[in-house]
Amino acid sequence: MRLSRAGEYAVRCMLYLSMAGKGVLVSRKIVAREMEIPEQFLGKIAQQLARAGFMEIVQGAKGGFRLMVSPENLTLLAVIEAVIGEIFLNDCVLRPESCHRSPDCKVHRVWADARDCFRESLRKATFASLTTS
Amino acid sequence: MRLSRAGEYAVRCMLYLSMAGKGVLVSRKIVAREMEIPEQFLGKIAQQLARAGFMEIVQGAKGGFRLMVSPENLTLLAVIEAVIGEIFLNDCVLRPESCHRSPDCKVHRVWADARDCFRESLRKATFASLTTS
DNA sequence: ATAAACAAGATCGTATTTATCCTGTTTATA
DNA sequence: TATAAACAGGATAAATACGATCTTGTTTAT
Repeated sequence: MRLSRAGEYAVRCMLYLSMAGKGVLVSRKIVAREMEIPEQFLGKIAQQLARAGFMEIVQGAKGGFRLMVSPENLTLLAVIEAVIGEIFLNDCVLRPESCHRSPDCKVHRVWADARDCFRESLRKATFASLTTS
Repeated sequence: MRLSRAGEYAVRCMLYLSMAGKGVLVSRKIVAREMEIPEQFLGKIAQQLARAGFMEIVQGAKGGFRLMVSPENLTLLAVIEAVIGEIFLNDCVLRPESCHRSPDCKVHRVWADARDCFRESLRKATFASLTTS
């Protein structure tokens, strides 16, 4: 069980934009080359990141990506979940009503706690903290 | 990102055996029916659980499964990882040498911490605690 | 007007997951 | 000891997800 490639790429992309700085326009080609991300695939991922409001995509010649939030306010959790969906669920946690085995299944609770703990760790990590040496 | 069906089934199977009690023989057919697990698929999963030492598989007529450990000593983490492998890795954590982006990538650390936190939660949950009302 | 650059849907190959089939082996018991 | 119940384990297949690319179209600087 592991993070998908798309999640990795999303993090790399936002790391690059964070290092460039908020509001700074960087071409997709540059991000793709520097971060070793297939450019077309990056296009797809960027669309999700833009929809989430983390970056803006500028079309046309001299277009590219632009970070729309402060790296201080951007978390690893937000970026990853924007791309791969809410993290680490099982059917029970996702749709408790789908678990008809028990009205209040103890496994649900453990699983939810573990997930919350995981997400909290990722929520604490801002891109500002990830990019400062 | 979610727990695989196989992981769910493994947990259900061990829950059933835990409720039956350590050393008590239960037929595969019964476990499959009661826990709503495809029987042949359960066979595969059981082999992994047996290899991990959590249960014994008894062949022949009147065969079945038998819990080999005390529910107090059996954790959700152990059961799940026996079936789906170590939880929640990305390439970096799995093979740090594969991340040539940075000699000591900060993302690694966050990710590893989050994973440890998650696994710790599952490690604290024993099947004894899951099956007592 | 042109070319650079991104958008977005379609497609494609591969890997993984889930599940089943089939043949064989084990074992209780009649 | 013959038989049937029950599990083993390899092969296979269907479904899904994933990673990546292709193609056509639109936007925009110059």
